[in-house]
Amino acid sequence: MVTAPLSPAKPRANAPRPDPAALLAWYDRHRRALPWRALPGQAADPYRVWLSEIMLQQTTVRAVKPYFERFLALFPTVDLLAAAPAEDVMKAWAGLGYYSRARNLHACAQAVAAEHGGRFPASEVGLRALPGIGAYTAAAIASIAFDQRAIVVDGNVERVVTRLFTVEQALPKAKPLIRDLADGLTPDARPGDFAQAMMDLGATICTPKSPACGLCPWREPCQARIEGTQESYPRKEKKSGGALRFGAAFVAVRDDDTVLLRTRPPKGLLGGMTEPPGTAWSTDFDPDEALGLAPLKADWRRCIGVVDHTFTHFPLRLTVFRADVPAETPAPEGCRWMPIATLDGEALPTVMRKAVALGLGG
DNA sequence: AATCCGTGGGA
DNA sequence: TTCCCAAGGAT
Repeated sequence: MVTAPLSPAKPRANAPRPDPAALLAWYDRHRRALPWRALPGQAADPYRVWLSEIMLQQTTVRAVKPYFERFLALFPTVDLLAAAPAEDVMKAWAGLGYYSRARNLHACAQAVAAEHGGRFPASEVGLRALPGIGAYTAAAIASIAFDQRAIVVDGNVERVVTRLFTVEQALPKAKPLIRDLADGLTPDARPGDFAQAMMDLGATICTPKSPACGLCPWREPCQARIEGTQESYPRKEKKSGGALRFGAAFVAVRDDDTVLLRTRPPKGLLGGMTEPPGTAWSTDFDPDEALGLAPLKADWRRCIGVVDHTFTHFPLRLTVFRADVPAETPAPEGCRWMPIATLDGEALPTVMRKAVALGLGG
């Protein structure tokens, strides 16, 4: 708990202190039904909570739902996930993004299986030591799955808290202050429900744009609403996007209806994922010089159009070349021929799926 | 501590 | 179109 009164960025002239009980009462009436969420009064399954929390990192509920269901069907328990081949995990994750999460997910499952007897640690410290589990996720699992008081601060909580207290400091510098303010709000009872209530509030009421303040259980104590400045919080430093990079991808199609693919290096961008052979990406790449970099000698034809894709930190434009080659053509070093019919099951990230699609279509 | 790391949807 | 955003973590 907070021992000394914290000084918010602004004095709160008229706002009363937000009451956790009011939020919990709102949650009891309006909580979202989610596949990984236990029904009221029922115990949460740590495996489901963990799996969902990893998937939900920087990812929307809508995007996660089908992946969550698929993972649960494919890997019903943490032990089965631990025993599964890494390749199967990457294939199941393909399209969700942030692929280091999938590698860490697998490593975490193996650690839980081997070092914890297949049960997740119940403490924040124990959870924090596992791969892919940081401060947020450890607090979320400890509170939601094990009913322990923990300070859960995600993007939703940051938005709710900065509005409640009109925190003027910009993210990410404001994180320590936000955490202290969240600490002051977190009750001893029902910590898991409180954490989920904060996130539901942020997701459905206290939204980034056009928040539904009229429906908010904390509309009275919210300083930003009083001042009418809700949408200006949280303050953020704006970051600049990277420069456009160019590259080429080579889609070789063999007469036996297979495509040439390879696996990217385990770390870094799209680490461990599948792709057609291609060039490095750079800001000054010239597509006219790409043919010298093709993976095999063939009659390469440039496909009409390009693949445009935007990563978190830079936009990419891929020129795609296609060649049709005889069925006996051997795969170059580090590459393999894979049936077109089974491409859906490959660990192709979205950008590479686009490239292959353009190559096959053009 | 600042960067890197995906993707799809909405305004 | 362009920008921002979504239950962050690792280095």
